[in-house]
Amino acid sequence: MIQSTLLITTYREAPRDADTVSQQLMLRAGMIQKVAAGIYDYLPLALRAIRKFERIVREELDRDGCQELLMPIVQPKELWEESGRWQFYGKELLRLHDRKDAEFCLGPTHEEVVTDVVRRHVKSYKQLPMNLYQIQTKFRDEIRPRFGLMRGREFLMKDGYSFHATNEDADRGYWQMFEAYSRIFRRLGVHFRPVEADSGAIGGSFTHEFHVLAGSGEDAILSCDACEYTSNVEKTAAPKLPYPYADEPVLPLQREHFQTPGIVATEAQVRAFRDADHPDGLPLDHATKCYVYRATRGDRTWDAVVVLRADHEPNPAKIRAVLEADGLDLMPIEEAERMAGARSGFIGPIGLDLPIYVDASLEGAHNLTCGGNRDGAHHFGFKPDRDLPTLAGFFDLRLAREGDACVRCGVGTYQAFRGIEVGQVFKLGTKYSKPMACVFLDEAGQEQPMIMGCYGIGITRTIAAVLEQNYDEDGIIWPWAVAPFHVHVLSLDGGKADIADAAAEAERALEAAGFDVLRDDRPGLSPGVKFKDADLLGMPLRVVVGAKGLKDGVVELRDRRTKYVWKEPPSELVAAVRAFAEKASREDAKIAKD
RNA sequence: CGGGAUGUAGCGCAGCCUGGUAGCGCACUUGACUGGGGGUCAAGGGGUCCCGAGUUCGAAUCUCGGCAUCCCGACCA
Repeated sequence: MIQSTLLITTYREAPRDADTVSQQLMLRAGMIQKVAAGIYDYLPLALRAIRKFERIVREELDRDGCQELLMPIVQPKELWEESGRWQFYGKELLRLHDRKDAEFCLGPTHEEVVTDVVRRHVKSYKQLPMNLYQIQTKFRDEIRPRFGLMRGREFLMKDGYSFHATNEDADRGYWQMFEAYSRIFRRLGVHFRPVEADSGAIGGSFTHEFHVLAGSGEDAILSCDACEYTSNVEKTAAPKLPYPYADEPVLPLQREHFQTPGIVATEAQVRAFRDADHPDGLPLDHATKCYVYRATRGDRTWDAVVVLRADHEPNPAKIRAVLEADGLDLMPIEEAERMAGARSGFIGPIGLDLPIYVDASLEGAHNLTCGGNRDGAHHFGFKPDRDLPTLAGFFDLRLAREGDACVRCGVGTYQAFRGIEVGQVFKLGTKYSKPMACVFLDEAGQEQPMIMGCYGIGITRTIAAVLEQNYDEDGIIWPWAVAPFHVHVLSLDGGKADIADAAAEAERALEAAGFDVLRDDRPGLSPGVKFKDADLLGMPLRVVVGAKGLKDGVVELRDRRTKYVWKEPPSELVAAVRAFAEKASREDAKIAKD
């Protein structure tokens, strides 16, 4: 393909509001163009990479017997009312009206529609299992779209859904997709990890996220340095820590022992917790903090108190699970202050007539401090198992952190990573099949709801994530598998027909051999411009056809990643590119293993 | 939701304080030279200065009100 007529515009500078590497590179390389906040044009170069990734996805899914279909972007309100999500989805669901004033939404995901497809067509256990997928535009009206394609409002997603007759078969289907996803991301040539994730309010189900590792990632991941345990920090089990001051004699509860009027921040408070025995105040892990939550489940709403060591952070996902709640928020601050009779900063568990959940690392601890429920006052000598009549128990309620001992193997410690979530496999159970009556007749002629799983890959986000991992100061470095073109042939002809012809011949021969070739035939440009553009566009292999080389009967090849340069006679070019392609694919596969 | 910025040619920016015919670099067009890391020269094309109201003889510039974009924060219970 010749570059002179392709829609590729390169820029020296990225637009000012491009805030991540992938976004800057894609804008500079003329791959994308912003149309509105979080909404982009995918120009030809980007689309070629997207199509290549889609092909990998299709190949690996079709291999497992998944069937592709295409469902609508615009979906009727009625289906969403059946699942209950019309009410619960919130503002991310973009709703609209047609000319007859009927209500619709733009699909942020397709569980409702696919469940409707299957319930109409599948009636018998003999037709199960069934795995359906599509690659479709999704729309989610994000509060704050950012980072280019990484968090757009409109984006391309592969979403797949499986339907099973039994729970065991649903598990089998889940792990089959887990393996398929691992194959897909291995073929991409990126560092990635499958990560155990929080499954939200759906009890008994499980889920993995696939993350591309990148410092710019929005998600925190903890991974054990000794075993395989890798999980989203929302989910990571935190070890029960021993109380560091266990050998102190156990004191009785001393009410309002410490006075810190006007000091609200926890760190400042503990420094001011001074008495005869503690002239410099107390360490942070000697103190507790206390949160008042409001939980909901169905129509029920109730309040609960959570107590943590002061140097720990609460983990809302764990708290929600322990409370068996669907929804969880902090109690509005004014209400909490009114109930406790103290300003925030001085609220404590003692005297609150609510169930109190205490973090496991405080089990057996004593001589703690806690808020005195009077402005400026903290109790001392707090011992949770002695002083809390409404104690609900000790649970893992905190965020695990780097350096904590691994709960799974007990040998290693957690290391922290940041990741970009590019895929998720999720066992749904009967969350949609039950309310939407997606049922089949089993061997005994009994009507049963199907067991479902859902499986997503953010196609456009993955392309952005690939770039977050593959660039240098000169521009993009495409992995072979998704490079828009494999080879970039630069014709340094300066208007000379013999050189231009040699470049065209190189392109023809490589394309005949099955490679995707971009030939920079643009006239009147100095070599430097073509070199800079080639580096920016980042095709894995560059072939320079110029007077210098042809004089010696060679063309020049250059590996974009390593910058290694070597020469071949034109007759050997195809063989050399074949060898390079094999090596590049091998190295990409190796990267994914690390 | 709170705070801070920014909006001028396709992109990056200056001009605004101190009101008086809208500028620079890149990109684009034409020509000449050049020809292995964004080359040189010359001549060009391209603007609702985010929108609206106001002040003024006159507004990109001053005032008020919107909108959009980006950043930061959302702690403390």
